[in-house]
Amino acid sequence: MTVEAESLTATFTALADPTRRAILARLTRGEATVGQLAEPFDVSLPAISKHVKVLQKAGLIEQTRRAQWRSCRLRPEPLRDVVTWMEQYRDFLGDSLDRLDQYLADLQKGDRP
Amino acid sequence: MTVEAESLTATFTALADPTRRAILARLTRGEATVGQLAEPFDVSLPAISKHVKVLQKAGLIEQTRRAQWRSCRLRPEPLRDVVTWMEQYRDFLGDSLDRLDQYLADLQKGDRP
DNA sequence: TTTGTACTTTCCTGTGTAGTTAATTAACCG
DNA sequence: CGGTTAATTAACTACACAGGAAAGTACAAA
Repeated sequence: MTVEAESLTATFTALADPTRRAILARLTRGEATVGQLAEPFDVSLPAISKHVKVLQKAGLIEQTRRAQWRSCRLRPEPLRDVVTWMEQYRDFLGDSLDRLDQYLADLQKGDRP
Repeated sequence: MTVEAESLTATFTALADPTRRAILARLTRGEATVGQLAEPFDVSLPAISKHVKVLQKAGLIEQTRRAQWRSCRLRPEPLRDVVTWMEQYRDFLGDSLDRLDQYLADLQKGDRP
């Protein structure tokens, strides 16, 4: 398997869990510690810690240590890789996806926010 | 979990396997029987049959029976749901993703190819 | 009606993963 | 230092899943 394919596997595996998707959604509202991430869920802290690890391995989040807190932050690359992967279904999903094409072209030009 | 979230879980689970992603990619080049799908892979037919079943449950493919052959065809909805889910990361992935917004708006209007 | 073709299902094995509690590490604070 | 807080690691259970071999199903053709 190619490198990209392996990372896609890790990304989709990470996204396949509802708790992990909820963690990602939470992180769009800003950084959070593992404890803060765990709060809304009815599972133990170790369980969340493991989810965070899976997300980290997939490159979807980045953890920085500040004192005894681990602050988690979203990383965009794997989601962009998913968009890139979806590219091959452009014709299939419809011509409107050409707009996604344009988006990807902009990305390649380094046209970032 | 909501219905959409459950179907997203099934979709991402299906996409998390490289063999299944390869099967989907093959199907962009047209319909194929299970036997034809199995050909490029170094695994048994029952293994492929099970992969097909997972893809089917996720709604990513549709099987129609013709004599003793099962012809498989791609279904677009789950991939569109993934695009919709990615929507929430628009700000995060960059303003260029506004174009994806437009694509989704078109979809809602029933503006299909 | 037997034989062959195209799968699918069943049963089994090994491996991965989600969850738990309890123990451990790491850093800060009095 | 000792205690507290934040999070990870360890050890375990339960279950899902990828794979194979072998048996079963469904249709076609001789």
